[in-house]
Amino acid sequence: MKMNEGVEWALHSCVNLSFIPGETVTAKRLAAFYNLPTAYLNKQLQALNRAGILSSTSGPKGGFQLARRPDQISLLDIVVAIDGAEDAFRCAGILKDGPSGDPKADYRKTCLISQAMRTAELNYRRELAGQTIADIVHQVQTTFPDTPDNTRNWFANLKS
Amino acid sequence: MKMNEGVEWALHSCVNLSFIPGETVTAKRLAAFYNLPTAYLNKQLQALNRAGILSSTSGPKGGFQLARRPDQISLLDIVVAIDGAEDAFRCAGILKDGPSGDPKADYRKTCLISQAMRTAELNYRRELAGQTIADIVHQVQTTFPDTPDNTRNWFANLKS
DNA sequence: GCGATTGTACTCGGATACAAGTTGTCCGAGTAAGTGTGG
DNA sequence: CCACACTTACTCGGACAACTTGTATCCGAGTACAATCGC
Repeated sequence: MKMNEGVEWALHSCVNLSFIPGETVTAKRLAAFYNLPTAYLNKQLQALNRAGILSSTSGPKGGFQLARRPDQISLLDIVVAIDGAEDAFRCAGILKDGPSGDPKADYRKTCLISQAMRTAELNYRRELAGQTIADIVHQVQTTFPDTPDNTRNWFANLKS
Repeated sequence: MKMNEGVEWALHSCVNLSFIPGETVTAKRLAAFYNLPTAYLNKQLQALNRAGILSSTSGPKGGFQLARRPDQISLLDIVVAIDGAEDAFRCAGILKDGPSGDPKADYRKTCLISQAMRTAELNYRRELAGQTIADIVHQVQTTFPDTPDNTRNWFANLKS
C-alpha cells in the first residue's frame, strides 16, 4: 500500500501557492523550488486543475493558482485528486465465490472484515478531510515565521 | 493507493482457520473454499508464516494453522505481514531540495504536512491494531450463527 | 504618430515511452505415511 | 509376527514469468505580448 509520490508534491505546491495569493505561478517555477521533474509535476497540477482545486491559464504570464480559498481545500481533496477516490482495501467480495455465497448480496456491507477495514479507512479520510491547507499554513506561520516571506521572496526573485 | 489483494484473502483465511483450531489445513483447501489461485494464496500464507502468525508443516498431513491464539492476532498484524510495514505516505523530504533546505534535518518530523499525513495514518493503524481476529469471529458468531458450523462442515467433508 | 496585424515565445494539455511493483505460475526440497521384506 | 528400510505421494518454499500501475518525458494547441507594417 503506497500512495502516489505526486501527492506530496501537490500538497507542498498548494501550500506554496497559498503564500502567493492572486498570482499565477508556472509549473516550471514550482518544480524548480524543489528540483522536481517539471513535466511530471505539471501532470499532477493538471489533475488538481481538473478537480477544481487549481485554475490554470495558458500562454505567457500563464500558470496555476488556487481556485478556492485555502480554508476550502482539505488535504483529502488533494489526495483524492491525485491518488483517486478508490478505497485502499477493495473488498473483492470473495465470499461470493464461497460455498454458501450469494451472488446478489453486497458483501461490502455484510462482510464483517470488509466493514472493519472500511470504517478504519473512513476515519483516516475523515481526519484528512478535517484539515485544510489554511490550517497547515497557519501552523507553518507559527512554527517557522520566516518561511512565508522566504518563499515569497524566492518566487519573486526567480521572476527575472 | 491500493492495498494488496492478498490481504483480504489472508484475513478471511485466518478467520476460517480459527474455526478449526488445532487442525492443519492445506493451502489447496483454503484456496478451494473461495476458488482462489492456490499457488498465489500459498504465497500469502508463507508471508503469514514468516510473520509468526501461522505455523506450517510440510509433507502429507501438512498444512497451516494459527500460531497464536486468535485474540493475539490483530488485523494490523496481517496487513503488515502481507502488505509491508511502510507508510503509505512516504515523505521523500523534498524540503531538503528546497531553497533553504537542510540536508541534515529529518523532515519526516519537522515537515508539518508530513506530520499531518503521518498522524492520520497512525490512527488508521491504531484502529486496525485494536481489532483482533477473535473480535471478528465473535461478531460473526452473533451476526451469522450458522457460519462457523457451516465452514467447519465444509472443510470436514472435503477431507475425503 | 497611431492602430491593426502578424509573428513569436511561452504556457498548459494530452498522448506517448519507460520502470517498478503486483499478480500469477512453476518446479524442487522436505516430510510423513504406507508398503514390502527380512529376521 | 514384528521391526526396519525403502518407496511414494503429498506438502510447503522460493525462484521464475506476465501484467497492471505508477513514473517520466515529449511534442502539439492555445494565448498574450511585442514588433512591424500600413494609414
